[in-house]
Amino acid sequence: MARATIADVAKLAGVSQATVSRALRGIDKVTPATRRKVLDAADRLNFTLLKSASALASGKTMRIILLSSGKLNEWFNSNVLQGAYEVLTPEGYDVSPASIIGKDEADHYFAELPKNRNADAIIISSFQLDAAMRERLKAIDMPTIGVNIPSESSCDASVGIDNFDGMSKAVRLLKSLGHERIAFAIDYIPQDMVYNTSQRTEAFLEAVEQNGYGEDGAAIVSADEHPQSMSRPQLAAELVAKLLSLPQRPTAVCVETDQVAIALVKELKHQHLRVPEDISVIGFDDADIAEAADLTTIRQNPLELGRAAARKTLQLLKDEPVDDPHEAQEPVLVLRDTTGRATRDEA
Amino acid sequence: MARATIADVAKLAGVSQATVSRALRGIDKVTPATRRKVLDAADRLNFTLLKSASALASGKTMRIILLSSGKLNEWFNSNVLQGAYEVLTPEGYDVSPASIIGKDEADHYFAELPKNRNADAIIISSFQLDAAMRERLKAIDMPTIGVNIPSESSCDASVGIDNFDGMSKAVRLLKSLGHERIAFAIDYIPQDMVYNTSQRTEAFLEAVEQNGYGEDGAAIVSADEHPQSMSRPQLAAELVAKLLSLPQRPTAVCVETDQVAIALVKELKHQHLRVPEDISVIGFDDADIAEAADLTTIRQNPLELGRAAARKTLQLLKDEPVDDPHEAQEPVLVLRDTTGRATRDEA
DNA sequence: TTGTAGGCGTTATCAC
DNA sequence: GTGATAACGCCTACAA
Repeated sequence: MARATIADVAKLAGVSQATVSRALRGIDKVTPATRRKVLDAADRLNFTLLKSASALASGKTMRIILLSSGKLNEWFNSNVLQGAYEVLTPEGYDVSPASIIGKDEADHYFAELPKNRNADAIIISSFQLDAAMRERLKAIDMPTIGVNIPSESSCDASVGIDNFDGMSKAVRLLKSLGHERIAFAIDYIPQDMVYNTSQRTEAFLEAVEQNGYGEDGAAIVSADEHPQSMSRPQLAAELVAKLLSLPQRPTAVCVETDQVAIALVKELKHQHLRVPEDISVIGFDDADIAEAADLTTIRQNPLELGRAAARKTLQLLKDEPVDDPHEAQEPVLVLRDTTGRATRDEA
Repeated sequence: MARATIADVAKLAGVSQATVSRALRGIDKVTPATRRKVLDAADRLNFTLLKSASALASGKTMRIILLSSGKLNEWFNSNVLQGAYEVLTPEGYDVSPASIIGKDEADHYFAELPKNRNADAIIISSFQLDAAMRERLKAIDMPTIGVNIPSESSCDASVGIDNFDGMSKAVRLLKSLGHERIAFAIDYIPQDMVYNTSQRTEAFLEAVEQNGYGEDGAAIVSADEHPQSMSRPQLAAELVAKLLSLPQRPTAVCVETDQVAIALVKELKHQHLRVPEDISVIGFDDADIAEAADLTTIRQNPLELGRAAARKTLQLLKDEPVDDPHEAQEPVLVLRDTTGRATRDEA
């Protein structure tokens, strides 16, 4: 049989469509008695509201777009998604994940954005927004919530990790352990699409200065320009080569992400350098793999970021005041097995 | 200004709504010239079709539900999502992820299912379907595609990994390496919700028999019933205790998943057993952490599973014949550092 | 508290 | 190839 409509329910319950609609959504004034009748009828007919029809009539899609830079199976993105899902779903919202890779796709997506009226809000995650994008974002009238994006002002609310605090903690740890020559290792950043890793270089520089490391106490080592396809081990090999050919070999290195850090550790061992005896390594993120590899790292919590972003989304949607509209998450240092005291005999 | 509608575009282009609709969707017969006019007008008005209106009128939601057992940030689930997203998005479909944890949520969801007409198809991943669920699944008239589910027949199409083949490869490896006493380690399975891990026990038993391991050549070690909250290290400790208190200590152990395998390795080392010199360990999945931890494992490819499921979904949606409706993925053995030759002096 | 009726923006079925 | 026009299923004033 064909799908039941609200009219069928109304007839069976002996009330009007309007009443059915109200009863089903649990709003408005409806007598408990009539509500029961309606609910029974709906149940008997196996009826649910058709989202598209509700959306059309009410103007609310009950959908929220989660736009991530990078693939949905990346550690960060999948955690943000789960976090957002957890808080949005109980409120009746669907979350519609979208993934954008590279500047071209981003430009395209943002150019189309203003036309779009197919969601009630949009959460954008890990984007380095340029002027054009920011303008598009302003042009749409749906609430925009940022996750780890630099230009907070282009959003109605945002959450993010404090990279500066994180890097600062890493550098202070190394200082405490007696490391006098440290470095920061980072992959080549093609188009500056991703926010975090580029900001972390800055953060390292700042931390290094604040902790009294001089010109030759701190170095930045980054990969040369290369196609996206470069394998992690290859990248690590290049970074290690640069690290070891520095005028003075550092006794500790901070790495942009856990992924790269782990590859680096492997390459270092391959070069017969002991970690952490000969050289300490600190990652960034505390992704699952960091624990598996016993990597000392700076933890950020994307799951919580997703939840927080979703909470703000809800507040925006309800026109409630957003508490702490631009919130920064404090990263925490996780000590594992890749860091140790600096060894003096190397000096 | 308010959002433009198809009527505005029609007026500006000097044609009828119907023509606009056809032109915009690139179907039907529309003169290139009029198409241009329409496209220009749409562009000038910043117009896009409203999904909910299209959906209501056409009966197609252009949405596909991806129902996963477990959280969206789990390795398997996020990869299936990415895979499905990759093939569905270019075809104009949204993927709407949903997560179900535990039997209660599953029962509830499936009970509501038949009412639902808010998607064009549903992909269900990693569910152990009981009779009631299967019935519900049949009751809905949208295409149902399974990913790693045992009762393929309840779906219109399915993809999955061949656990038996995978386990068989693991066991054969151990046999080649000269291991005469092997074991399979597995967590307690509360409600048999998740398909893979339960089937893997079976698969181990079968493989062990086929490879001539006798009664005391192979053992199953599983955790006692416990609350969901048990930590991985705790679990590993329990499993290792049972492993080491077997009548004869095995020289190799297959573990249900990489996660558990890695915890196990750590606990073994903690007990001053060398891996793989004293005992070999094989995981299952080849999740990211397996590489980070240098774990030998059986690889399955959920990304490809997601893609394949999505492709079948598309075929079902187009009423095309589905090629290989119930497809099994062949797992491959990945050799890393946690397996080695059996040492005779232990015997 | 409940009912009536108009409208939400598209698509689809006809004619032309 | 193009244009009217009737659905599509629900929400929301407004009236009762």
